[in-house]
Formats: sequence, C-alpha cells, structure tokens
Amino acid sequence: MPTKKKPQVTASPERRRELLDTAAEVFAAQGYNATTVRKIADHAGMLAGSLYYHFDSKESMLEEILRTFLDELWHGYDSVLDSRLGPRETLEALVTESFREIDRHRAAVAIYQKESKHLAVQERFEFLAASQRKFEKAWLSTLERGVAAEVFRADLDIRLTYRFVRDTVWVAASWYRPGGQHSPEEIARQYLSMVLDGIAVRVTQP
Amino acid sequence: MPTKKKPQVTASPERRRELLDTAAEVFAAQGYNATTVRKIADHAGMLAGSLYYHFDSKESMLEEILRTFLDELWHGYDSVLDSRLGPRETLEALVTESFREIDRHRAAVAIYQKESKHLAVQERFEFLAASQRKFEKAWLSTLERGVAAEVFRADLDIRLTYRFVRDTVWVAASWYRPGGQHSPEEIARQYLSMVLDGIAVRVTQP
Amino acid sequence: MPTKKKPQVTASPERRRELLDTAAEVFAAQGYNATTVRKIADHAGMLAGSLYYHFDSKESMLEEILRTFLDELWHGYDSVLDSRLGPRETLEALVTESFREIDRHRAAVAIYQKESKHLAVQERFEFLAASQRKFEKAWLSTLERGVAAEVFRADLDIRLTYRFVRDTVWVAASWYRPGGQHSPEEIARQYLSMVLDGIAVRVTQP
Amino acid sequence: MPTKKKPQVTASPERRRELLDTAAEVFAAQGYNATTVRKIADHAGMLAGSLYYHFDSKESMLEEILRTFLDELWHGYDSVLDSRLGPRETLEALVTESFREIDRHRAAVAIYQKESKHLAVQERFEFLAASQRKFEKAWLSTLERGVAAEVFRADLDIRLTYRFVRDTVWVAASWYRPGGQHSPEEIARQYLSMVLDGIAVRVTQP
DNA sequence: GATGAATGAGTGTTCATTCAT
DNA sequence: AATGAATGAACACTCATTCAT
Repeated sequence: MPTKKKPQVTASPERRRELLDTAAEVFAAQGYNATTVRKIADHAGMLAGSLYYHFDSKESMLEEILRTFLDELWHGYDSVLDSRLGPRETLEALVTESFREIDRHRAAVAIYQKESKHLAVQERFEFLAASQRKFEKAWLSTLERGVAAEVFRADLDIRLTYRFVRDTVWVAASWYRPGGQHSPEEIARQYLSMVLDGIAVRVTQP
Repeated sequence: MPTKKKPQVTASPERRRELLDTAAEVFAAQGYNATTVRKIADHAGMLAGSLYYHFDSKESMLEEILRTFLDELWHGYDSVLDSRLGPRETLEALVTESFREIDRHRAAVAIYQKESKHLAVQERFEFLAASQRKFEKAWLSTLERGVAAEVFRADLDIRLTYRFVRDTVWVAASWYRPGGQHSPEEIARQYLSMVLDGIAVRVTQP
Repeated sequence: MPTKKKPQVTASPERRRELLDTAAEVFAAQGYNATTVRKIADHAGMLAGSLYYHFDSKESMLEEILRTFLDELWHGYDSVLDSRLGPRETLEALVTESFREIDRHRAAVAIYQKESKHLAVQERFEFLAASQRKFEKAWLSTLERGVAAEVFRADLDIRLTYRFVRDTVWVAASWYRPGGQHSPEEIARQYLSMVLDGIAVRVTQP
Repeated sequence: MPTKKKPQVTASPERRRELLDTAAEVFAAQGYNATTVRKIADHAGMLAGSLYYHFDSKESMLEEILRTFLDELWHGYDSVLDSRLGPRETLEALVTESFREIDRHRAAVAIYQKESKHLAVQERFEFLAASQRKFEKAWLSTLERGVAAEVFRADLDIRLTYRFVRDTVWVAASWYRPGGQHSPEEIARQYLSMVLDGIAVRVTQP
C-alpha cells in the first residue's frame, strides 16, 4: 500500500508560489474565514476544485503562507540578533528589518496580524505561538539591556514598552502599500525617530 | 416606515444590552465571521432561533454594537474637541479618552479593530467610514496645530505620525484586560510619555 | 463555555427512530457509500441539511443503526445463552432468534452484512469487531459442546462449520422480505432441518 | 462500430490483465464505490489519469472484471451441465466447480457478491441478471430432478433450498484466502458433506 | 504509455434565518 | 419570550474524467 496522497510539494514550486501569493492577497483583503476557496480560484483563473491538486486544504494554504513568512522573518531577525549589536542598534535593526518584511510580505503580515491570535491555540499553528514567545524574548531582552546600559528610559513599564513597539510596527502592515512614496527604510527611520525621541519638540535645557 | 416583522426594540432594553454584550464578547474573541449565532445563543443560555426575537440578524447585532460604541466614543471626543485646548493638551486628552473607551468597551473596540476595514465598504456600515474620516480630520488638525505652535516636531511626515499615534493606541485593545494592574489613565500616561518623549534616554546638554 | 453541540438524543426519540428507519432502508438498498444524504432526506420528505438537526453526520446515523440492531440482537442471544440449553437446542434457538432479528431489522442486517467488514477497522466501529468476536466464541463453544456430546459430527472442521452456519443464516437478509409467505420461525425450521440433517434423502440402514 | 476515442484493447493484453487484477483486488477490499481511481493507480504504480489510456472508465473496468469472471464460470458450469450427470453428482460438481472459481477469482467473486444486486438493474450490467437467471434455472432443475429421483428430500421448500445452497457457497468468497490450509476441493468436500448430510450425528437404526 | 494539471458535477456539512407552537 | 424543527444557500472538499505534452 504505497503513496500518501497528493504529489504536494512536488512539481513546479513556482506555480505553488503564484497560487499562494494570490491566496495571501485574498486572505489579507477579506479575512481568512470570509475568503472562500472559490474566490481564491477566481483570482487565480481556475476552478475551486483545481486548487486541491496543489494543496491539501484551505487551511494548509494558510499554514504555508504563514510558515514561509515566519521562516524568512526569523532568518532576518536571527542575523540581527547574532551580530551582537548594542541595544539601541539592535532595536533599530529589528525595526528596520520588520519594515522590510512588511514590504516583501505585506499580505502575510496582515494575515498574521488579524488571525494569529485565534489560530495559535490550534495544534497545527503551534509554530505561531512559538514564534511569538521567541519574539517576546528577543524584544524584552533588548529593552532590558538598553535600560541597564542607560540608553532606554528606566521609568517605563517594560512590558508595556514592548507591546507599544511591537504593535506600533506590525500594525503598519494594515495601511502600507508597497511601491508607495516611502521606502521601507524611510518609514523605519521615521518610526524609529518617533519611538526613540518622541513626537514632542524637546525643550532645550538652558 | 413601520417595522416589517419583528417587534424589535421590544420590552426591556436591558435584555438587549445583555445580549449585545454577550455577542460582542464572542465576536471579539473569535472574530465576527467565525462566530456562529449558536455560539452567541449558547453563551446567553438560549437557542439560536430565540435571538431573532430580539434582533433581526447577526449583522444587525454587529451594527448595533459598533454604533453604540462609536456614539459613546464621539460623545467623549467631541467634548474634548469642543473645549478648545492647546494641541498638546488635546492630544493628551484624546489619548486618555481612548484608553477609557477601551476600558469600557474592550470587546467593541477589538471588533472595530479587526473588522471595520472590510465592513466600511458596505452601505450599512458607511457610518464606520464616516467616523474614520472625522477621526482623521480631528487628529490631523491637532497635529498640524501642534507643529504650527512648535510643540510637535516639524521634521516628521504628518500622515505617518497620525497613523503611528492612532494605531498605537487602538491596537492596545487586543491585549488590554479590564481590571488588570494598570488603570486606563495610567496606561494612557505611559503611552503619552512614550509617544511624546520617546523611549530613549535624553542626552542632557552640558 | 457551556454546551457541546446539537441537542442530539434530545427531543422526540420517535422522530429519530423514523429517520433512522428511513436511512437504514436506503443504506440497505443502495449501499452506504452510494447513499447520499440528499437521498435519505428525499425519502424522509425534508432537505439534506435538516437531517443535521437530528444527527451529527451520515456516519453517526450508520453507527446508531448498527448499534441499535446489535444491542437488540445480543439481548436475544444472551438470554438464549444464559438458559444453558443443550448444544443442539442452543443452536436451534440461536438460529431461530437470528431469523427473528432479520425479520425485525432486515435493513440493519443487510447493512451489517455488506459493510461491517470494512467498517470494523475504524475505531468508531470497534463494537462491530467486538460483537463479531463474541459471536464467534458463542458459536464455536456451542459447536464444540455438541461434538463432545456426540450430537454434532466430529469429522468436520469446526471453524469451517462455524462459517457455514453463520453465513448461511445471515445472508438470508439479502433476499428476505418481511410479510412474505414464510414466517421467520418457519424459515428457521427449514434452515435448521437442512443444516442439521442435510438435503439428501437418508438411506435407511437394513 | 469504431471505438470513439481511446485505442482500447491496445497492445499487450497482459498489461490489461495485470491492471484489472489490481483493480479487482482493490474493489474487493474496499468496495467499488469506496474505491477511487487513484487508489487503483497507486497500487499499479501510476497516476490516475494514466489508467484512461487502458480503459475508458472505472465502470468499464468493473464490467470487464465481472464479465471475464462470469465467462470462465459458465465455461465450467456448462461443461458440468452438458455431461448429464445424475442430480446429486451434478450438485457435487457444481459446488466443486464454484469453489475452484472462488480460488481462481476470489476478488471478482467478492465483488460479484457485494455489488451484483444493485448493479443488475443497470442496462450495462444486464448480463449479471441474465447470468443469475441462468444460474437459478440450472440449480432449480437440478434440485427438482433430485427430488423426483428421491435423492433429495421432498419436504423442503425448493426455492428456499436453492437459496440456501447458492448463498452458502458463494459467501465463502468473503473469508476464503487462496493458498490457505484447505484446497478448494477439500472445502467443497466438507461443504457438500454438510449440505447433503447435515451437521448432526445420525441416529443409527437398531 | 504515461504525466501534470485542470474540469465540473457532486458530496457531506454548516449556518443564518424562519415560523408554528 | 423562547423552543423545536425545518429551510436553502453556501461551503470546503472529492473524484472520475480529459487532454496537451
């Protein structure tokens, strides 16, 4: 009794990619639940059933979209974290890297924002929770290092600060459009400027 | 325009409130689309069909939840805007008011965050788009006044700043739990401190 | 978070019975796999979806049909086995009881005949395998007792004999029609006569 | 009548045979309806679509399997019937021939057992009904001859006896495994002994 | 001879909604 | 006010079948 099921992962990975990109776009625009496989198929110019030649299920498309995104994201994050920069430089690099990911995976990020919270409880999406924990650890330790090194303020609740920075960055995926007037690096620069120095004009000490 | 069928607005408005609160809680927890009428009815201790004595559709429950929330929100915002404070004080008051609303309408805010974008295109939810426009106008003018008065930095893109402040505040509804260790006012104070002065330690001029 | 799912088992058990009888009839006539829930619903005068108010799934209908049948069957068998008759009388009583069950549960028996073999491997239908084992034990021990008591022939392979008797009886469900010219007891009598004494004329010893 | 599309009956008939044997095995194990074309192709080490080079439909595979089996079966039966044996010898020869066919076409017999009843109503499978009629005629006349010749008992319902013998033999295909401890001839011998003389010990006349 | 990709009809199931009681 | 039972449209998914390569 050989074989499991579909070729899966087999054959042209470009077609898979194309279809996943289409799916991600629709998921991001309408929400995962509100997206029917027919809508995805329509956008891809095929019939609903044909998608099942390439993927096991609607859910497996979602999983692959999110997994691919997180894999790339952590590739970038890890190389930042491994280069052992100072806390402020680490924060700057992480934020910049985040905006680059938003630029490259806007749809996936938007899906992640909207759906990850209620998905993470499912076993299949355990990797979302794992990523979230790793994320939190990286950020908290960076902030703590910064406070210890007296480059970040000590008078702020550190978890609150973590949430503030985290949300502030990722929520940008909901309005960001690639190819707009600002490059990801430019947006990152302005965000960092706000987050680090605030939007108020500084009163210069006499 | 007599109501077609259901009594609607029948009898005790308290029961309506109760049911809407229940519904809002479930919508917030699971997402509007993923929430079945039966789940709401379960939480309310009744059968799915019975809800239709009180409301004429699932969508009308959603509408009433959001409308009620926005009405109260704008009541608060308008009284801030009408009191003609300076730009910085206006910003502080708006943010504080926002956290108070999150405290009182956590579920509604979470729903609003997650669903308003794709709802706003429907005619029925035009009021969401209208509110968003009004919101944008209020914030942009406050920021512009602040830049003009030299209390806010002039070197930042003002629309980017608007989005930054807006998202930063509302996204807090996704993690905020009423009755936690921080009061809404305390959270507002810390957020304002971060937004206005940044998280970096200021280098004191010699 | 209360409630599991459907009322299930709740409400009028007569309606359930009615619907299960209808389903059993269709399953028996067309085979379980070839039976669509729409066909069942048609026979019941309702829409396919409406069946799901009463049952979780097509499979759960099948399970309930088979379980109910086997429960009743074993009720009859056990009272035979408990009365500690001699082997020949036990065999006669079991066969007679079987034809009575075929008379009362013709559809269920036919389904059992056709589907039990490939169903029994599924965990959900483990009770089929269990019943089959219990069945085999009862029959084998009766036959062995009979051989020991010299009322059954000793020159036959006992397992082959078991299969012969077992199949011979149950397969009758495929042609039996309740209300035909023979009562179940009459059919049992003739079957027993064939099984016990054979169809050949006896050559009287001189 | 030129073949519409496919070459059909192309090239090596051995490959056809191989594939049909594979298909028969899967049909027998899982049931015709529950067997997907992909499962057959898996077992044959090819893709589902490739089967359509050899056959023009799943149903035509089934037809060919059953037709081949019945052709061979009737070849054997006819030579028995043509040799004009006495009724008892005819019965013995038919039963023995049947077990030989079960041995050689176990899968086809099992399929025939399970599916023929509901297939026979389709025009395409009219040959099943025809075979059944021919079968019935052969058996009934043999039994009647036996009763007339006083070698079979006259006190039994003859149609009941027919069904008894028929079912008793064919149902063995559901448990028979070629290459087991009993040869088909040995099984036939034991079955005949039971059917003709019964399983009860004869009370010897003093 | 066989593959890869697609089709389209159908399948079991879900769910918002209705309505007589 | 609420229930029990049903509706009907939609949904994710399956599968026999086709066909260009």
